[in-house]
Parts: sequence; structure tokens; C-alpha cells
Amino acid sequence: MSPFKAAQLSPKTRDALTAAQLYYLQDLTMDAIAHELHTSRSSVSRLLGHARETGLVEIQVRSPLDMPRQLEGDIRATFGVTAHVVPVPDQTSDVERLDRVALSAARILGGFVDSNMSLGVAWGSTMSALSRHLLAKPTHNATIVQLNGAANPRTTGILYASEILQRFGSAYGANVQQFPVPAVFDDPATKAALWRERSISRVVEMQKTLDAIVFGLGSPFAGVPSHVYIGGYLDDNDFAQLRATGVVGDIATVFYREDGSSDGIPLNDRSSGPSLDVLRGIARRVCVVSGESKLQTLRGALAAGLVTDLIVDSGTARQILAG
Amino acid sequence: MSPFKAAQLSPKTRDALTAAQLYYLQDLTMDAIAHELHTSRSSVSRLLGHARETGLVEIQVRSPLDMPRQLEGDIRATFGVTAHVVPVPDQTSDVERLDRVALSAARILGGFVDSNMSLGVAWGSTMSALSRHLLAKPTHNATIVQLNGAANPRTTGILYASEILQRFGSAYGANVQQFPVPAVFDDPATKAALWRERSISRVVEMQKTLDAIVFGLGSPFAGVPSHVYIGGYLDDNDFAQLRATGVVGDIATVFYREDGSSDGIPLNDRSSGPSLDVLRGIARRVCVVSGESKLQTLRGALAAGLVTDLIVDSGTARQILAG
DNA sequence: AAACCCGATGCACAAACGTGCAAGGAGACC
DNA sequence: GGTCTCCTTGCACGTTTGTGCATCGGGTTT
Repeated sequence: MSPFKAAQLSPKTRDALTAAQLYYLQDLTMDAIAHELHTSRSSVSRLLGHARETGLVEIQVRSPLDMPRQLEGDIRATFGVTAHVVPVPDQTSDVERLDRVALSAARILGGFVDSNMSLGVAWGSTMSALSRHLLAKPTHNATIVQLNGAANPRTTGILYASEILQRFGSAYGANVQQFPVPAVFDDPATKAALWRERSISRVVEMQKTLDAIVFGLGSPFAGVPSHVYIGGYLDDNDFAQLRATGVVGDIATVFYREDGSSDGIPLNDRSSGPSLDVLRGIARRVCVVSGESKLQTLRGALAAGLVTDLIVDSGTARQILAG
Repeated sequence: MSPFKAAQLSPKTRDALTAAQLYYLQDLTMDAIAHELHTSRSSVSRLLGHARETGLVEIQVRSPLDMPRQLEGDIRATFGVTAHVVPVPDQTSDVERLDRVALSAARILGGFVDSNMSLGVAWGSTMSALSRHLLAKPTHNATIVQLNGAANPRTTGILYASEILQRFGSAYGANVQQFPVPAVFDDPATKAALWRERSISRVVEMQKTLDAIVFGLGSPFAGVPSHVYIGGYLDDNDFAQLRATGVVGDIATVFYREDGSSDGIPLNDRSSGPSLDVLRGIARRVCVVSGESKLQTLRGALAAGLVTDLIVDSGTARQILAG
């Protein structure tokens, strides 16, 4: 209307806000809201969807404080990590399990992200699913940093990895730092050379001072092999080597054993991911896992002290405690 | 099942918690949840209702931080109080307006209440509506204190006032301190005598050290007279006196003028409510108002510095700024 | 043992809701 | 001016959800 009263926020957001207020705080029906806002009920439905997507509405489920959830307490006691157990019925398929955990993880992650922070992000099927469920949370001056390269002999991987990164960036209104290198180098010397390039070393340096990281776990020999292992990133030789050295998993293409050790794994010298020591130097390390096929893998990551916050499905949570 | 694993929370609460998690955090349909919980869909619907009622689920609507809502900002700038403006369309009836404001107020109040605190509560139609919408929030060692008596020549008023108090008590799991005295004494000497009784003075003393209070505003001469003014608490003489001394409203049967002054109002000496000076000594003073008939009344309360947090409908908010 | 009360359950129906679709509008580009 | 694209809107439909009602089981009173 009047151009004098600057509309600080878009009319859409304004409406979404009122709608949310009326719907969630006053329990009006969408019909009633539509009437008040002079629009159609379906628009209100969409408006509310928008409000949820963009984080205008925040829904929390909080167990009574005096009774933290059983499994989560047990996990903290046993492994010293903060756990978020996502309830999933036992007979759920692995894909649905993954998706449900990723969905919850996306919501939880919103609570960790804040202005002026830098967040390291891995890639893989878990991260991909997670990125698709992110809720918007506008921040200032935050940075998203890719943890490891995604190129392989067949593709540059840029499309795949950057899709994930971009979703993080736009959800949080953050800068995105890509890392356009192969996931695993053929020749360690090439890696060393590239690491001396300023455009690359800049990112490598950023990785060392991250405030938080999010990652899934890769499991090379599990029933459902992870993205890394079927994407042509590794050849038969590499696989044999991994098996020979007792590897049970990886974080950002850096490999470790079930006891948490990672010394003497040659592949790590050729990997583009940050060394486990670098990872351990980061304050908050959020690990998202689902499915029993990752049990061993998860055990290793916990043993290696790579995790500070664990988001996991209830079945796997129970098993890791039982084991 | 096993008696060894102590069930810390009732199975109902446990189910409600999982259901809430699945519904609000994983966006499952109630049907799907019913299946997972081995019960009927309708039970899940009820379970979720229970979860909301009891505060297991918390829903917040948060305007983007960089743009606090217009009216609320204006009110803070003009009157120096934190405002919560409840959107209500202009042509809404007064009763519905009251109810919607009370509903929102009940939710907001939950954010102010905490363990170990004492909360003073008034009575009246606003407080009655508010009490009916309270959301449960379990706390330890909190106390609810009645601010002013409710007895009048016709009834003891205990039923009416205690109903309100009880709802507060059970919502927050708090002790309730009743105040079984007349709202307004016929003879000031009786009040003085009663105030020397230890059972009464105990409550009077508590009133002086409250952490917070909630109250509506009474408006003696407005189009819709408040509960106090039609309950037989005052006689014609009293009314005449109020009008003569320029009273525009009351908080817990203590009266004030539009400019905020309250000296030379004889009725106040006979009132059971805490003096305005006592009120002003309380850190958080939450005022719930709705409807333009309370405009003058609200103006007086603001002028008197009796309010720190204001919960008000949008129409009245606009008018108080316009005035 | 009968009678009673109370909370929990599922059914069935109406109300409320999400979403694919086609229509309308506002730029951007030719 | 045309037309192409992209976003928004309301409708219509199928799905999802709230709730009155009848039922049932367990505990208490008579």
C-alpha cells in the first residue's frame, strides 16, 4: 500500500507468520484463517508449509526432564557421546530407516548451526538424504566447507557433492566452500602437489579450524555398500588392501579399524579427507548412522573418539549397547 | 514386561512421546504410527492430543530475529514493556477476542514459569479463560499465590477463585496458596484485624516476595463491565465513589486512575489486593487484556508502571499506540 | 455377586487437510 | 505486441484427522 511504511519482510512471510500464529497458537482451522487473511484455504495450507520449511515454526518434542530417554542415557554412559535416538520400527527397510534418521538429523542439526560458524560437510547417501530434509535457519556469515573431494575416474563428482553442499548453503544462508579434488588420488605425490596450490590449501586450512562437522559413516564390506564403494572411487586392489588391513569404515574417505586405530592404512595417504587427528580437533562432530549393517563401522568410529553427537535409529542404538 | 526394568514413566506417556516424535519430527501419518504402536488410529490422535496438552510437544512461532513484529516493537518503544500481540480480526466479538487472547497468553505464560518460583494470580473473567487453556509444564517446588480475596456478600467466592487457582496448580505441579478473605471489606478495621492473623498474614507476606504475577484488568465503567463489578462486590455507594475519584480500572481489586495515580481512592484501603507499590516491587508483571473497552484501563495500568509484559489483541494494541 | 464407575478402545462419520492441476498474472526476452 | 517462463491462486478430489458413541475390562462399593 503506502510506500512510506517500508515492508521489512515480504508479505508472504508476514502472512505465513500470522497464519502460523493463528494455527499453532490459537488452534484455528485453516478455513478460519483463510477467511481472516482473505485468501483460500489451500493457500493457507501452503503458507503453513512454508512457515514450517523456513523455520518460522519450531516444533520440539521434549521428554520430561527428570526422565531422559533410556537409550540415550545409556549411550552417553557407555560411550560418552550425546545421542539422539530416532524411533524406527524394527522391520523397517534400510532405505526408509535411512530416510527417517536423516529427516530427524536435519531438524536436530538446525539446533547446532549458528551465525559466524563454519560447518564441515561430508557426502554420501546419508548426507544426501539429510540435505534434502534441511529446515531453513537464516544465519549471518556462516560457512559450509566440503570435507573431502568427490571426483572419481568416471565423473568429477562436482554435481553430486555440490548439490548437497548447496542445499546446506541455502538452508542456512551460508557461504559454500567447494573442494574440487578427487576423493582418492591415484598418486600420493599428486595430492601433495595439489595441497601446495593456494586455491586448494585455503580449503584444507579451513578444514582444520571448523566449529562443527556432520558426516555419515561409510562401510566398505557391509550388506549395503556405501556410495563411496560402488561409485568407482576404489579399484579391486584398493578393496583388497582395505580388507587386508582390517578396515571397517570411513569418515570422508578416511579409513579406520574396529578398534579405532588408523595407522598403517596406505589408502589414507591418498585420500582427500582430513586426517582423523584433524577431525578430533573439531569441537562438535555430528555422526548420522542408520541400519545394523553399520554396526561395526559405528563401533569403530566411537572407539576412535571421532563422534561427539550421535544421531541413530533405535534398532542400531540398542544393538550397539548390546554388543 | 520384566519387573526388573523399572518403568520410569507411564506407558501412556511413553507412547505419547514416541507418537509425538513420529508425528511431529518424522511427519508420519497417524495411521502409520498406529501401526507401529499396535493400536488404532484414533488412539494415536488422542495420544497426540495428550502430548500437546501435557507439554510433551512444544510449538513455537518465531518471527525472524532481524525483524521483530511491528506493533510489538512500537509498544516497547512507547511504553517500555515487552508486548505479545495476538492477531485477531477487527470485527471479532468481545467474548471470542477474550478467549483467543487468553489462549495465547496461556501458552506464553508457560515460558515464564519455572521451578522454585512463586507466581501471583488474580481472578476475573480473563484469568478464568486463561486458566482453562493452560498447558502443563511440570516444575518442582513452585507456588501459586492468590492475589486478592474473592468473597462477597453473596458467596464465599472460594469455589470460583479456587477453580482458577487449582488449574494453575495442576498445570505446573505447584502448591496453591488460597486467600480466603472478602474481595473488598466493609470495614477497614476488619481488614487490619485479619491481616494480623498469622494464617492470613502468611499469605500477605508471600505476596510481597513473588517472582511474577499474572492478571487481567478490571474496568468499572466500560461497555462490558468486568466480573468484579457485577458480582455484587461493590454497592452503589462504592460505584459513585469510584466515578467521583476518576477511577478507570483495577488490578486485583486495587484501583487506579488513567494517569496512573492511585492516591486518595478510599476503596483501596478496604481492598484485599496488594497495594500498587507492592505490585511494582515484583520483577515480572504479566498483564492480559483484550477489547477496546479496556483501552482507558490499559492506559492507566501502563502509566502507573504496573506492567512489564503485556499480552494484548492486535486491535487494542493498535489503538493504544494511536491514542 | 451384583451394581457401579471410570478410563481406555475402536468404529464410523463428518470435518479438516494436502496436493495435482489448470487458469491467471507479472515480468523478461524477442 | 507477442510469447515464453515462472510464480501464485483456487478448485476438486482423495486422504488424513477429530470426536460422539457404544463397548469393554478392571477395580471399588454395596
